[in-house]
Amino acid sequence: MNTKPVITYFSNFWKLNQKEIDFLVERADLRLLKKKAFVLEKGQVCNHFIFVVKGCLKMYKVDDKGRFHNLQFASENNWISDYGSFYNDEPSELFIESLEPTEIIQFEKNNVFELYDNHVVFDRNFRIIIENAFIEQQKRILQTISSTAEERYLYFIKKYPHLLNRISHVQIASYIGVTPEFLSQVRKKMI
Amino acid sequence: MNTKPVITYFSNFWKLNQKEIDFLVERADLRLLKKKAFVLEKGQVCNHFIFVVKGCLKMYKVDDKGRFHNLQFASENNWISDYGSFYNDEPSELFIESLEPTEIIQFEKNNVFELYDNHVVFDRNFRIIIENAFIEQQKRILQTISSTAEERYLYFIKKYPHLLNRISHVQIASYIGVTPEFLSQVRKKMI
DNA sequence: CGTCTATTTGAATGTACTCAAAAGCGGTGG
DNA sequence: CCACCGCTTTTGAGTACATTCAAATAGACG
Repeated sequence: MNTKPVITYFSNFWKLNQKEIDFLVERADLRLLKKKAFVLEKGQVCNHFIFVVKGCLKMYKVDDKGRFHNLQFASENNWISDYGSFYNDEPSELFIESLEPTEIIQFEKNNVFELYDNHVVFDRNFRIIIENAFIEQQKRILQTISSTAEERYLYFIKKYPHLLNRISHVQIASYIGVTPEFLSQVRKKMI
Repeated sequence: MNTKPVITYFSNFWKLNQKEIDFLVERADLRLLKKKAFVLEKGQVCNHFIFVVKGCLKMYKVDDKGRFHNLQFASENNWISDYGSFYNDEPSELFIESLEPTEIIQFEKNNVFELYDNHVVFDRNFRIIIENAFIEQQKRILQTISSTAEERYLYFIKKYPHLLNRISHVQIASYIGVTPEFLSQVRKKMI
């Protein structure tokens, strides 16, 4: 594969020596997705860590009433994966799907464990990645249990300004936990 | 300090050699808390990782209207900390307070970093701890944005059966994101 | 231009909150 | 042992927030 982009992307975030870079690049799979392509579907075990180079993915659940609930968006330089399914080898409840044509770097499960086992730096870097994701998630929980739809929408705008004009209000509504109709009302009242 | 309990607790969960155990024990502070004692208060920087040996802590936010929102309970063998405040040296928005007389093991921030830097095993173990916490949190978010109060209460019962008779419904209501009055209604209808 | 999707609007309904008050329960001191 | 206090839990009425369903309007794209 063309290793250039991988090296470039990762050396912006992680300090790696040449040996570590080589080890990483050998295990990285570059993949191009069309719009509305699935990276993970309900029932499959999530066998990859995914890094978004360009584009945008969403991870969501479909509940028993057929409603969609967005759990996470991942755009440029974000990681996404169903960690529960990945680590416990359980069928996922979730879908991961592209909202745009998207370019990702995938790491297959065995390769992830090889990274951990061969170079300490990966244990550390993935620890830090997940710590940051955890911190963000915690803020979201607090928000969800303590704020109104309007406040959650305002927070979304503040946190994801780069997504605002790229994704539909249907997607945003599904992320903040309201219906599109109600988000429309909220937006009307805000102006 | 009396190192016995620390060693016992940790070797149940982590595989450590003698050198690592010694290193850990030297950096562990055992602390006894009365009921309603604070481990962290809003405005302070969270400078510790906390492991609960016995008892129960809650972490919560007080919003601008004076309402309480429980983010996490930590009982026997659980870790708790405001990771955002810890890693970014920011004043915390949160309180951590004991719900019972509680016995904890604290790791001061510098010591945590020493653990990471001197023994690979700690980078890995804390990675795994936070990964599991992340997975749990993710389930909670999904739940919060897709379920009714009744479903959230049932899930709480299922997930924390050991806490049910130890903490008040006020605390549970604050965790699942409803008022105590409404939780009472829900429980009435359930029977 | 037509089709598909996204967004808005409105009315009726349901879910959860607020406020006030009553009832239950456990511990403590006399 | 009982009376009282503080806290938790319940009850009810009125209100606010958010959903459902149906339909109209607007935009995007081949």
